[in-house]
Amino acid sequence: MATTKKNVAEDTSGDGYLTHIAYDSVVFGFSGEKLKILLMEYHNTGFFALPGGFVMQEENLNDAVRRGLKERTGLDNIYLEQCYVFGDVSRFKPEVMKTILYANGHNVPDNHWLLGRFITIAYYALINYEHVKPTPDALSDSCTWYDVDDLPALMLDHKDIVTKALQTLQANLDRKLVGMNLLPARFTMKALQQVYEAILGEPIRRTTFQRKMLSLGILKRHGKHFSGSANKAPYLYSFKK
Amino acid sequence: MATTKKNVAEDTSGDGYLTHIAYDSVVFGFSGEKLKILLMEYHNTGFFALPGGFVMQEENLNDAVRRGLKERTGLDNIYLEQCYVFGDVSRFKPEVMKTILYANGHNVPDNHWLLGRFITIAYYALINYEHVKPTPDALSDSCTWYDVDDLPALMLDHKDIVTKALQTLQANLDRKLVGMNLLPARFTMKALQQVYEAILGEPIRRTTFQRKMLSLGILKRHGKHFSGSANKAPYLYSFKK
DNA sequence: TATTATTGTCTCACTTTGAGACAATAAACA
DNA sequence: TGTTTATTGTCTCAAAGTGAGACAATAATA
Repeated sequence: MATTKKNVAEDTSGDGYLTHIAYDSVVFGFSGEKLKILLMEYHNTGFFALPGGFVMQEENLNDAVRRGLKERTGLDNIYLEQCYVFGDVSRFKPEVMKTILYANGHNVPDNHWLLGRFITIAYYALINYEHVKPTPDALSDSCTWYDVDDLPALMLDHKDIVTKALQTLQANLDRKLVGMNLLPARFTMKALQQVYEAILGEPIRRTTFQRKMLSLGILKRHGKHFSGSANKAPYLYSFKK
Repeated sequence: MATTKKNVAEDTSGDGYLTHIAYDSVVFGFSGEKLKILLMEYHNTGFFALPGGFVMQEENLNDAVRRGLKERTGLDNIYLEQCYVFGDVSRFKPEVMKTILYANGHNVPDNHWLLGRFITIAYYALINYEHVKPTPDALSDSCTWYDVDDLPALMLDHKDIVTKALQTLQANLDRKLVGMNLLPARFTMKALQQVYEAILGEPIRRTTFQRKMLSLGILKRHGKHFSGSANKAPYLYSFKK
């Protein structure tokens, strides 16, 4: 069946990728009380960009994004959500891609598929910061964490994509179990609160937050966590399975 | 500047459209206490489908959707939201498009761009039922309203798209002013409640709903509406500008 | 042993919501 | 003209949820 389809309308112009379609992912992690995202820096260009990529002809869109995340973070089974499709003509800037390719020693003809117009499907991912080994790809010098409220200038409309991802995450905060994906298996109530505060960008009342979380009945309480600081030790919690 | 770009990476394989990219729109209307959507029926095939289309090379994605809606409904300035991108390989069924084209007298080669794999960006739109003149396109016999909970079998994964659109609409119900787009300029509190009930698919307590809506301070009260029925006449409301 | 910074829980006022009661009223009917 | 009926607008009362703070418990330090 796959063979039949392969012979129908095969598009050889994209090296096995779907032309005009890209994805970009905003990978959120949490560390040191701050919300962070992964950024790539392309060789010899000074361009910072979100980790993104293209979809292969025989590959599901969501799988393409997971493949890209696997390469950059080493993680499988990442929590992933679509957030928006950026499809304006104004994002068509072939010079940018040309510069990146040229800086990497690739000289492609002007009608190359990578220099065409792309719409990009933006995703956000939530991952456990400590489990990640950020890994640059062939075109990049680095893949590094940046504070979400202290980002360098980003390529193209990637700043808009980050903003949209953060807005979507905020809007989903009360409907999805966000902490589960950003925190280690066991965590203190304070850490959970800090995740919420980092996402919302504003402080939350401690007692109200604690009461609310406990009343949801989704947390399991474990032993205490002795940090060494001179005060009452907090309990550790995990999410109920 | 546009001319410069035009000469770069021009893709002549899609008759001026971006290959691999489609959109489908779930157009919601409200009439007779029911939530309805627009469906097209393709000539000589028995296929029912959502109104969809393709993106031109020099056109914004969102504008392409508005163009399609304008053609099918005659309306400008439609309330529109993205809801999801369907990008699985399993939706690649070139026979379906081939059948539709063949039934319309178009015989295209197997490598034609329309027979390639597409991802589709799903949108939902909210419109005032009474303002619409549903208009079929060149490939369709009809463009007609159907009860959202009494739909015919739909082509491809269009049933999934409708489900996703409805879920998204439900999730947005408390954050966006949905009634404003589905109702006429002036409406009764009962009509507004019926919109909410139709979207949520469950009854709402009348007194609580009325209290809530009034307390939001977004409604302006006008004169009474005398329907001719033997009971107290309700006020008419409009949304404050 | 006293001190200090945090944590877990409780209280109290205030707001929101669920559920129902009830009077007002537009047209139909006797 | 007065009565009936279905619906509408508003009110009440209890239950649940939230904001803001008080306070005792406690892990390490002085």
